[in-house]
Amino acid sequence: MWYRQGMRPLPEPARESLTLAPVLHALGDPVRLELVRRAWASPGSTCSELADGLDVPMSTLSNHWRIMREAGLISMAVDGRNRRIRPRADDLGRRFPGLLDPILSLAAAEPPVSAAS
Amino acid sequence: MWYRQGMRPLPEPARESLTLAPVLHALGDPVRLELVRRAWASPGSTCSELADGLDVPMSTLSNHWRIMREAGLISMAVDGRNRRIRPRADDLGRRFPGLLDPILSLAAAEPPVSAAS
DNA sequence: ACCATAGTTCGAGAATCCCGAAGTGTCGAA
DNA sequence: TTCGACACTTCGGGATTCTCGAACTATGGT
Repeated sequence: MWYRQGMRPLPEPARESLTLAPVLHALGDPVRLELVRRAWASPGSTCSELADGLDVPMSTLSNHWRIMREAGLISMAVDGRNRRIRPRADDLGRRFPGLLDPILSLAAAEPPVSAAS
Repeated sequence: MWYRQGMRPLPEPARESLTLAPVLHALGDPVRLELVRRAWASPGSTCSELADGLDVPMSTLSNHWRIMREAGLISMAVDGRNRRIRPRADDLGRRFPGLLDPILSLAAAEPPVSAAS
């Protein structure tokens, strides 16, 4: 099983209730696109691990995570004082087959949104 | 050639300057997603032909067309009193190979955004 | 108990979106 | 050649959303 003992999952929409437009909206921001890319590359990371090097304040990031969670892109679970981010790869692959792979590989090929100096 | 005699194309970004996030942002709205779907299904249609049955005011539609044009999804050309919409399928296919086909087929499978009664 | 960590929530200003009203350019008829 | 209709675009103001600093919450470590 995925969640460690004591990890409290945050509420998220069910797979069958996901719709396409919110998913694309969530991906249609450079910061979120990069965060999603990293979340897929490093599943189970914490918020701050995934946001490392991005020059974006934490309160803004918190809103980005919410948008991605409400769109159904990611799961979040409270783990101690961290939140662990898990890509909802399985749900998305079933609900929207073929959607994410090209987006993620194209995102990986683009210049990253920004890095700390 | 595509443009009829006397058709004045509107300015649009060059293929190589297109980036992923604005494209996904343009697709991340239910009305625009439906318009893009129709534009691909019926290339060369006018604005009002593509928007037929959508309960959205024309000034709002005009903004949607601008967002899609600036993202690089569509070309527009003045043809008499109409604007003809052409999907930039070739440019997008070269710049973002594999991106649009799954999105468009998934959009076609979803319940449409709305229809006039 | 106390403090540090990891994030969330709140609130206000900025940016964006929505849509009615007015404007622009073109066509067809008189 | 003027007039009106048509197919949009632009303008402007209200509504929504986004951004981010400040304050708050919850947990872990000492």
